[in-house]
Amino acid sequence: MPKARANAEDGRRRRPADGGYARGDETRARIISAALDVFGTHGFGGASTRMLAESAGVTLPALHYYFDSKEGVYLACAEHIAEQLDGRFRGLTHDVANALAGAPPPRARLLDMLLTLVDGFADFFLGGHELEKWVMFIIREQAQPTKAFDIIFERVMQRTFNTLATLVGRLLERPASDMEVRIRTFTLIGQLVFFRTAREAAVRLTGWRDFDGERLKLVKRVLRTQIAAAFAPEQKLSRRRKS
Amino acid sequence: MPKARANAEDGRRRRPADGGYARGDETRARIISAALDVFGTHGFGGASTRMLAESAGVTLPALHYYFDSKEGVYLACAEHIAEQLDGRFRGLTHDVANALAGAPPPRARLLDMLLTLVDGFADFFLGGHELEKWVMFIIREQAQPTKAFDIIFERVMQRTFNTLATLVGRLLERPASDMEVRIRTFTLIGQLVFFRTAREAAVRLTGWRDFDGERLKLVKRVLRTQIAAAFAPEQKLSRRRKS
DNA sequence: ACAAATATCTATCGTTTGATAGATATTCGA
DNA sequence: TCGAATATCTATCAAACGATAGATATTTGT
Repeated sequence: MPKARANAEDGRRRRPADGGYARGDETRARIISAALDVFGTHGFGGASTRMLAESAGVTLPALHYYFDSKEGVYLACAEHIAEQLDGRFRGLTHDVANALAGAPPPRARLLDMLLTLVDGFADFFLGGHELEKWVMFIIREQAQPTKAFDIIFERVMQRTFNTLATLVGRLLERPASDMEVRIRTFTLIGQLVFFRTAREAAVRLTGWRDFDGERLKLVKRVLRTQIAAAFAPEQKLSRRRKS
Repeated sequence: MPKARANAEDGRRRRPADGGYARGDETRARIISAALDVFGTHGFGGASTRMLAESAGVTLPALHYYFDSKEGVYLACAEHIAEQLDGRFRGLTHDVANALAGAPPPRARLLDMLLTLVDGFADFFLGGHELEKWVMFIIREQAQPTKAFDIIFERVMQRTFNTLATLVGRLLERPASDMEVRIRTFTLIGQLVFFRTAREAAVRLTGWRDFDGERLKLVKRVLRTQIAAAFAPEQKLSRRRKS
């Protein structure tokens, strides 16, 4: 009479933590993928376990077999998002982080790096379709943060923001901890992310349902123009000319 | 044997559409106020009718007496938000709309109007506390818009955005329908609203739990600087200097 | 003051929810 | 190829859900 390794302390049978079959991994991944979509669209409370199961093409108990509870599925989604974003953002910021660690780059090079970075973020945020539901997943967490937010914040947001803030800080000749630097960094991201957080408003106000090549180019050009202007060294505030 | 006017066609007793007692109005208002908070925090699916009732200090059937259903409460919240935002935004944009309808103002005056407008929006978005839950209510609608979004969009967003876009258009010497104008207007709003849509992220990245006097001033100064720079007439793109 | 109109209450309905038990099917190393 | 390990299924539970019926309390014009 074999003692199932999969038995938890309380005796409930769950997927073993160490490995398992390849088929199980596939099912697990399918559940997360479907759950990201359902949670993103309906929120935690609005999504039922039966919705999640049907959307993933599995039966109800499969969710508990792999994730123990509805909340477990939710947190696994957060882990997935954190993992994916971490990978992509590291790819984008890698060169910048290296350049900032070495000898101080000239100002023009700093601005160039910032513009390139924003360009990359624009491609990622506006170009891809998979991201849509991730953004809503994260945005919903802002009203009442759970463990899911901690996961994503600590693994992705903090480091990515600090890299950006350091770059902005160099352009303003201030430390990344400076409050003006951090506020400016924040508004910079806001310009971009708003197209996703206020998706439906954006769709109705522009008439664009998605960002194809030319449209994405226009958005990027606008961002480039505005950021270049905001960080132009000659820039002086309140220089006004009557009439 | 009096025939209750409050009887609906199906015989269910509901609050009469035409008037009622003052006490009822008060209760109705209290329910909406509480519901805005609960829906904003937990979303439509995450909020239960019992949560709504307890939070408003009424019993469960009161919700159906006043609003017929959970969805009815939700839509009444949307009406309330639309009404409030409409009032405030009209106040802010009134002078601008008038000035744009008359003789073309000089460029410096246009920029001044834009900066004043953004200043007003900043006060409203970051200053007041009541707005927090409204923003989340609206943001949640972006994932899967319901009638609630139609109400708020048609009554507030469309007109407010068009006023802003017209102003931005004048500064760029283009019509409000121009796509670059609309994109720039959108990023402009995004800078500001992001502090609310990504509230928890903002809190953790700045350490600020709210925006008191000095903090609000800093945000406003940053916005003013960036917007003034973005619309400076001498602004030229991609003027780069090697090293 | 009293009756019609309005408002609020207690108690309960049928359904959906998250979760579990226990049987059955599949996988894969020995 | 056999059998332990892993995966999936059907059937069901108790609790919470949105909603309603019907009794009771409050308000207001006369």
